[in-house]
Amino acid sequence: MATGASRSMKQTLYSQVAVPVPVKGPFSYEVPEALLPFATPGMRVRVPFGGRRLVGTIVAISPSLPDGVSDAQVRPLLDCLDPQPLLSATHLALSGWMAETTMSSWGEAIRTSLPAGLEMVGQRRVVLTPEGAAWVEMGREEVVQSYEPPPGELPLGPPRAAPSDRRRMLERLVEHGGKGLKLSEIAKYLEGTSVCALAYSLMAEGLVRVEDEWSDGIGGRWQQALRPADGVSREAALAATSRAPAQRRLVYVLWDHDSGLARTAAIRAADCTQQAVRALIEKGLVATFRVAAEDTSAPAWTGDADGAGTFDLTSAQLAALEQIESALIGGASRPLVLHGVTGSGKTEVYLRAALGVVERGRSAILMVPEIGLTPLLEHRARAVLGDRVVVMHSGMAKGQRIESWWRARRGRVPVVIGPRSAVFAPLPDVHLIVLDEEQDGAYKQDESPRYHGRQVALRRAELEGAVAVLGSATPAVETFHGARSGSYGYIELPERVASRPLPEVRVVDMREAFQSSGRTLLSAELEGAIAERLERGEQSLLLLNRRGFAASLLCRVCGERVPCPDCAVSLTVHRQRRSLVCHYCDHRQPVPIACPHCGAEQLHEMGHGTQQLQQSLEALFPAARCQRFDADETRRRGAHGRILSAFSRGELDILVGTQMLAKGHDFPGVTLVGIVGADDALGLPDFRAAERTFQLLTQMAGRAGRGDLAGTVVLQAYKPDHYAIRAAMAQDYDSFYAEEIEFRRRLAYPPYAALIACVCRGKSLPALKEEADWLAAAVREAGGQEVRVFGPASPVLARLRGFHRMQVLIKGDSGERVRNVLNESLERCVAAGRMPRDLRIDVDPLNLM
DNA sequence: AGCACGCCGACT
DNA sequence: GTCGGCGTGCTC
Repeated sequence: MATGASRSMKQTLYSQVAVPVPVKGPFSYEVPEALLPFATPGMRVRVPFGGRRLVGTIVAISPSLPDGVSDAQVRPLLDCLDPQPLLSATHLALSGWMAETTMSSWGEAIRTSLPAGLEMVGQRRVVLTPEGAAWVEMGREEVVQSYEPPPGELPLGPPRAAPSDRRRMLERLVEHGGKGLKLSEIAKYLEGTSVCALAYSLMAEGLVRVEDEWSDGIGGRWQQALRPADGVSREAALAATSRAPAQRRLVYVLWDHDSGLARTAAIRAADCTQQAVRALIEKGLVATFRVAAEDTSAPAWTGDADGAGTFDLTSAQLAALEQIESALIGGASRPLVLHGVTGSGKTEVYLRAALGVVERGRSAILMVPEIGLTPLLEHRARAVLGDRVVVMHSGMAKGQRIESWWRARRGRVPVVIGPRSAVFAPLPDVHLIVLDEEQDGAYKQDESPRYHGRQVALRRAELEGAVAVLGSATPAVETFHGARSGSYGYIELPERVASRPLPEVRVVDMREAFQSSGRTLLSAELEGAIAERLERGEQSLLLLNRRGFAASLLCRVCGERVPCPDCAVSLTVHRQRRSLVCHYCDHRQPVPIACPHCGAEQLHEMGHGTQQLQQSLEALFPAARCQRFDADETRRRGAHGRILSAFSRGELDILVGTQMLAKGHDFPGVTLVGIVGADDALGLPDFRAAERTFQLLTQMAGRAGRGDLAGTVVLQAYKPDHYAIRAAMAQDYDSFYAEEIEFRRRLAYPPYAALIACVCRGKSLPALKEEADWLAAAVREAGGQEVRVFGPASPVLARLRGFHRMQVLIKGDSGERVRNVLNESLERCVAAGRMPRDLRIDVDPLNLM
């Protein structure tokens, strides 16, 4: 049949299809005649791919095949999955851009931009319309496509005599009566045909109805509904049920909701059983129809949310809102940086801006770094926007996530809240995209495609003419650089609302603390400060960014630390479990008595973790209620929220935690924040170490004194003179930025350079080294003077989960240039048969470990 | 990523 | 004699 089509006079069309595999695409497929009306960019299609069938997306249609693809290679599309393209032109452009800039395949980019489970198409139900039934009864058959052979060629033979697929589908439906058939059931009878496209063709002719997420149902979930039968009055119905009280109750309910009510809802409202419903249907008083089961997750908004939406804005907030508004209305689509200290009321500004957007009939996306922060924002957003908000993230149940997606896609709700994936929300007319805490590393996905939510948000805003707002108390260095250079607009909220003072910050020099008293964990100053809070009944928050009891187990005879067998790191001592734990692969083993390296029995615990800090505090302050808050303590479901709310309610005096503490959540009763190892991260071999330290310290400092009480912050550091510490102490972003940007410029790091990190993995170290050598050589050859290549070198994690790793770092002055060089290098590797087997490419890496 | 094809060890 | 281990190559 494919040959018949290709030999006909008709022009064959080809589609370029992006498939969700990590191989360079897209792939070309012939468009069979039956799918011609459907084959347009953005359409989801089922395609044969090697030995399997995949759902891909048409990204282009062309009358000829691209270079290098021959007719013999191409196979036809199998089916089209939707009545219209699922992906908008913007969505296609955005995912294509993302694939290009992250060096992943377009199909993978599309896959990550859609919620999982969207391809469950078999649940859609096809129902015959009266027109369709009549069509079958009259035995009408469509005109067989008349075939005209090209001049000089013989006809291929008579047209197929078999009844056409459309007739078979319709007849099948007639046999099955009113409630129709699921596409998956139809597919069993019409094997090898494009059942989905066929159903939609019949729908276009008015012969069937398809109950799907396009027409109304959410994720294919429909339910039966009841309404008064035509021409039956309430009085007549009551008269006919005079001796059946349950049925009468149902009559009252249904005639009160005469536009229809879901069967389950009607039964609940009338407090009756299925029997009563069945009886009314049998008596012909009640008719049934099907409605979409939807909006089950939309909670009716009740109550307030800390006054969100009701505050009078401060003059700074008003000015900020005004600037955002004028960008929105003026159509100037330059991104805006909203720089506001912790507690300056940024959220209120975003929400008012979103409200304006919604009132003008357009949509907005509000992004937070982590799923865990969505409830807080949702709560406040609902106070301002009511039920015009939907949350979308991967932690939700599958059905709910799909439902939210379709609600957004169908324009039923104009505001989406979520983590980085929310940037792909299928809202029709996005006019505002807000990233809260834009500096947060969680916006970057750490698996392929390694995209940064901020970059995608900026690109989407550009494509849609929307305004991107990047909000932060400590903007990323790249972001602030953009503001300084004028690429972004800049808005500042310099003061805390309600004129709460910024906390007082003191730095303790741990070198002196050790010299004077031998203390390495808690300085006398910090201990004294905690004691004061306990006396006054106030709360303390202590940060130590390392979980476990001790960082490592050191042998005092041979000097080795007990290592992880699978990773190139030392194991952490966990006293609770009486074990050594790897924080990278979760390997566990009992604490040894003797050194596994030399056998000596002089193992010593080095470095402090949260468990040890908690133990020390309990020894010092036996009466204090002290709780730990780290990945170990919050592993159990709900523990996270339980601990935080107990602390908020004042049931705890001291909370000891890792950087998990720094995110979100206000603690009004906290008047002391202690940061035990404020400069721990400065030792990491990473160009962002100072930036991360400054951000963490500033965020933690912001946790002090948010209520009516003034706050104090105590930083313990061995390098108190480092600019990140000094700037955090002075709470002076500008001075930090001035130092940091100079460092980046001098050493040619972002934003003055673009980086790509290539990590090769392998079981055998010599083979891996050879692969990495070839890659680095290819990059050097392809790059010439344009880029600098570092490595191959062992990254900090030279071995991880049993795999050796080698890193090649490429640096150049523009992202595009570095990507081009790497692409060319990879082609050279392939040509030489030296393509690394297990290669991960990280464009703009956030860390180089 | 899958999946198929292909070439070498421990088993019904 | 086979079942199956995962190395290698390919997917329009």
